[in-house]
Amino acid sequence: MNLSRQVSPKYLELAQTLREELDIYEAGDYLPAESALAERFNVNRHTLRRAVDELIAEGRVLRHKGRGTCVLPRPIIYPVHAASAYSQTLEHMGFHSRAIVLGKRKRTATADESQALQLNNDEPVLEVETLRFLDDQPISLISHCFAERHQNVVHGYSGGSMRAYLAQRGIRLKRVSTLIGARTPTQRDALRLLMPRHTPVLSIRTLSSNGDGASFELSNSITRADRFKYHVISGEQHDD
Amino acid sequence: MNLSRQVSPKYLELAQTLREELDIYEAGDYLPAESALAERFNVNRHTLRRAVDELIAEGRVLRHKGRGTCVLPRPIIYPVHAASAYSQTLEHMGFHSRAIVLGKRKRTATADESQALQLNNDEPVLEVETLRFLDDQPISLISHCFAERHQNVVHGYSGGSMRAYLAQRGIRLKRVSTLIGARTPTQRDALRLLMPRHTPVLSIRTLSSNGDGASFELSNSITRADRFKYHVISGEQHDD
DNA sequence: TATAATTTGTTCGTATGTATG
DNA sequence: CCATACATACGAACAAATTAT
Repeated sequence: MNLSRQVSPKYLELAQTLREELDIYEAGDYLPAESALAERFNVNRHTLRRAVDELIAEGRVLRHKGRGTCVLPRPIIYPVHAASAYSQTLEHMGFHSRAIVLGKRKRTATADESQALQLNNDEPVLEVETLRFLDDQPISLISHCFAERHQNVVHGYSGGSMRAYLAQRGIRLKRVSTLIGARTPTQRDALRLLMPRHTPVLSIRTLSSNGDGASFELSNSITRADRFKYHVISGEQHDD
Repeated sequence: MNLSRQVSPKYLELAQTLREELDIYEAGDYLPAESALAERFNVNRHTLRRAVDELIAEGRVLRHKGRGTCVLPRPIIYPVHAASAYSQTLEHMGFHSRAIVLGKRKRTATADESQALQLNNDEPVLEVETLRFLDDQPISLISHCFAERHQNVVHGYSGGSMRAYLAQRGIRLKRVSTLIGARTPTQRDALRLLMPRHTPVLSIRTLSSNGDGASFELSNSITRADRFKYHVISGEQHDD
């Protein structure tokens, strides 16, 4: 039968309808329950969910088991100037930035870490994981790694700018190399950053030395790519 | 019941099993039909599909209606050194690099382009679009933009390194700023790069000047993030 | 604090549509 | 035209997390 001769599948039509209705909601609002929406649009709950899957892939809404599906704020791009301190630049632009420590732990180093940080044989690393917020929205997840022998320097850190904290202790970090890539977040990352799994993150690995040239910190961070762009002012030659 | 007490849902366990089995196949091979796999693993076809959805999201396989699900080539990460010329670095690493011109056209400039390239009033831009291959795999899509008044300089370009071509004509490009982000490709991008739509691309916007300080070229490129990482050696201070 | 109700998450079953070869 | 294989859609049930009672 199928007299209506729909050109596109029902779930896509429904997704478009929902997309337009998102204007009605404020960021943080919750959509009506799936069962309610499915009933309203006379479709099966699977079909409704398939439509909402589209909005999730677009980064417009987020589902929470047992709670509901909430509407995300419209993305804003924050350009980050690589040349100056992260927090500092953003504060200057009028954004409220803060960082909290998710955890600290000592663990055995990977081969990569051991090489980059010039570790002694089997020397463990101290890993400090922080979550950075911008305007109270989680924006990046950072893992700072140090050789165990420097643990006393990092011991008292409890949030804010890591660079500023170290500077107060006489350690002036200087970037040695930066590796920039992109990927989709793991489930764990996505949960921490309150973001959909389908939206890419920028992954940045930075090796920094203490002024004297010895490697000091290896940081691996991921940052929501729908909110951030990384800006490198001037710099070396390269093609395209 | 559920005596096995699975910690993670069945579709995720199944996805992991399939992920490990991908080694058996060659790139381009087709998986057994969904119905066959579902039967083999004793799950419903929906559950099998949900598992394959994971592999699709990871860019490992691609579904074709009526044909089957094919295995994509394994990604290789090529680090790109920002400090030296793109093609040159890669050749040196033993990769075969080439670029072809997809098209050239004159068009009106956007406000962003007009400002960045310091264009005269209503001056059009000349846009050269190239596709870059690495080991004969399409890897990045680049749009080079120049002010119309420089069209004679670019006129004869027909592939290869743009930077080298301009250098032969006495123009030594120097990077002014680089803006790095990530996103998912558009349908058109994905087609050109022969990649799945779910895998992120690095998007890089570079403004370069002719040695004398005047802006000369604005390039916007996208590059498969599952194949590439962008490497910046040394550079300025910054946090995180 | 404990329990029930609500809401999303997973899995099964079944049927039919649509593109490919 | 036919068989195969993926795409869409409906229905039912239960699990798991959260919130309300």
